[in-house]
Amino acid sequence: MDIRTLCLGILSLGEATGYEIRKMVTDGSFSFFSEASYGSIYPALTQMTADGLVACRAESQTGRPDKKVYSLTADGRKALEQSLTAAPGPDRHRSDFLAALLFAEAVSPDRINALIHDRISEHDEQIALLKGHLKDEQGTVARFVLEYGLVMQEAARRFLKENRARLSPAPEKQTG
Amino acid sequence: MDIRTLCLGILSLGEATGYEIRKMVTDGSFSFFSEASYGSIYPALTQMTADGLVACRAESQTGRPDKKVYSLTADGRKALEQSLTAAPGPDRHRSDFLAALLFAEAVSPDRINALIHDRISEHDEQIALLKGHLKDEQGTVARFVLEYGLVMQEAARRFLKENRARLSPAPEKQTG
DNA sequence: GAACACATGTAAGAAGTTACATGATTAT
DNA sequence: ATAATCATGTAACTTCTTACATGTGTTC
Repeated sequence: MDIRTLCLGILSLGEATGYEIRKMVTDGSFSFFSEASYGSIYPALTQMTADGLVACRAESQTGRPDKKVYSLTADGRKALEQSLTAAPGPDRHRSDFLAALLFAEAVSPDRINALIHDRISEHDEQIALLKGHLKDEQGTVARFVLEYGLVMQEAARRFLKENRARLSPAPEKQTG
Repeated sequence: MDIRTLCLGILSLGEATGYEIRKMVTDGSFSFFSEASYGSIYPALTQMTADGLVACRAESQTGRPDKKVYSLTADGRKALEQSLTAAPGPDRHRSDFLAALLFAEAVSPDRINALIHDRISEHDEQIALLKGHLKDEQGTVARFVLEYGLVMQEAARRFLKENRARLSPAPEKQTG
């Protein structure tokens, strides 16, 4: 998902400033599946304003730069739809964790346990985060996505917990 | 995961040519979580050879460019270990599908069903692929990763199937 | 004989991150 | 007073993809 589509999508849920968009993708519900920096968000918004995909309303503030509140235009909505429906493709699970794990065997057996342990903690945190978000009233689709994320996290967590021993077998002191 | 680490990791499982590495990341088990093009793989291998992280053995062939078989050096193994254990971070599930779904509500209700349908088919394909790979004898960790992927796919699939109706409720013709 | 698999490599371009630049307000 | 939050923006850099360049062997 490129920055433009991401911004359009977020704006489709309501107007926002560049600063707010950034917060959503780094801390908010969006952090689950995306990331973006100021260096990409601001230029994208400027360009899309020029292209007529978003509208910009300036709010004056004392002692701060004008707050630029962006909202989706009809053209922007069309562009978003095109982006989302254009040849979806395989949607790979680009996960550093999976890759690291796959290669960890060749590196150091001790690390595997640590990696898995960290990942389980992360899953726990994300599960808590997602459950927190679910309390807020959200649109049907947003809820759906959060629950989907939750299901995946919980499945991953359970599997990791149940299968840890296979990777880092404890020294066989007490046998069955 | 950057290309260098990816190549080092793959070479940690056994020697390979650039061509073979590319096949692995596009078609093989690695396709589940990564992707890379010739334009990044070949320069990475050349550079890492200069850096002493990999060794290159040339195999002459008739009618074809020399086959360059790369293997990991001790330094390469160290570099790999550092990469994998250096500040793992949150490991976001950068998924276009999740993003698209989250924004789909604002675009067109009809699309949601299509998106989910496609995704379920994709999950089915990947589940079949992973189960196929599991038949081959693999290292413990490789098996673990494949099974982890399988668990996630199956959880996702089940959830999507069971909850589709919530997103695109059929016209209420026959009630109760 | 057309297309695909094998096999390597380069150059141009896209897309994004990091770090910088600015500056007031608020919390520790 | 030191750091964090609010608020926008630019320039340099990194990283990767796309498309090109080359050429044989094999399959349909």
